[in-house]
Amino acid sequence: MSTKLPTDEVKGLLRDRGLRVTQSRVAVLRVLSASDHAVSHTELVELQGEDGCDASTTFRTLKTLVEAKLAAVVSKVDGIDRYVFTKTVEDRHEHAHFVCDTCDEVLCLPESVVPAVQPTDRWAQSVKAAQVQLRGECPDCIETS
Amino acid sequence: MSTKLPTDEVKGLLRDRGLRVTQSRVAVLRVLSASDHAVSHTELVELQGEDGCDASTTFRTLKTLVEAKLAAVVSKVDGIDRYVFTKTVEDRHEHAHFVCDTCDEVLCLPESVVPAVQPTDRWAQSVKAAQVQLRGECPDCIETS
DNA sequence: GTCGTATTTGCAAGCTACTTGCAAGACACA
DNA sequence: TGTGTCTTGCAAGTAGCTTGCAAATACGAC
Repeated sequence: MSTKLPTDEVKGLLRDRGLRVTQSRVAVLRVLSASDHAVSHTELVELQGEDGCDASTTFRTLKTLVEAKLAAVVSKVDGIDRYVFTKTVEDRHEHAHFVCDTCDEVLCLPESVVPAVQPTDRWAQSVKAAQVQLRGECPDCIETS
Repeated sequence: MSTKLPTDEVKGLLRDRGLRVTQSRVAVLRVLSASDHAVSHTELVELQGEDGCDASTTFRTLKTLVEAKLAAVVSKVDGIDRYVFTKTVEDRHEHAHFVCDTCDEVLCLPESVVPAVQPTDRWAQSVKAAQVQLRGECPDCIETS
């Protein structure tokens, strides 16, 4: 967990995208910016605690932030969307993720996992642009089992 | 959509696994055996129509069949489990699947998509055993868009 | 065939993730 | 500061899935 972005910087980011600066947006962005892994809606609400906004508002805020490209959905496993803060293009997590069936964590794979499909194949275009996700047991869980 | 397995063959498969032969199990297995793609619970209920069993029974039946290795979950995208009939080991779909964001279909990738991870990496074991899933826009949807 | 018991089923209720409608409140621009 | 538009909170609703429990069913023993 790194440190949260300063409120002023977050406000600037929102304004740059033509979005209104609201309590909910600032709070969500700051929590996302401080997290070192993909955060689910539930987690976000927990992290915000008492001062958090309504759950439906948080859902709408996340949607808005994704549309504005300030956040991205990097995982949609088991019906739970997980979000990351995307200040820069590199933050958009366009690499493979690993979902652990044991600890439920969504982890970034340490190196690019490139599906081996022939470029002539009609699938080539689809696969190239696809979000790659693997699920199984992560190294930590294998070790402790 | 291929043809359903004969009722007697399905009954035999159930008995081989020490499972009781029930209307629900026979019906679900026959529908799965006739489908050329991964079927969700909702789809199964629709395919069975009027004579289908209760939704909760169908859920329990699917779970039982997976435990008995007569079916397998090949996709868990968006919180929707999708099942295939696994008469033989090859049917277990231990290859990559592609989930189309446009048509929602879960498709088998035509050739093995092998993630490129060094065998020395601590991730090697996890990745080797993992279920690989890609999501994006399938070739058909790209063509028609 | 029929009996008894363990397994299954159907129904109802509940859970989580997420969506929607609407009135009230907050933001931003003049 | 006022005004119009956007956002929020609340409540209700949806989909996928689970659970508890009483009634129904499968199947081996007789």
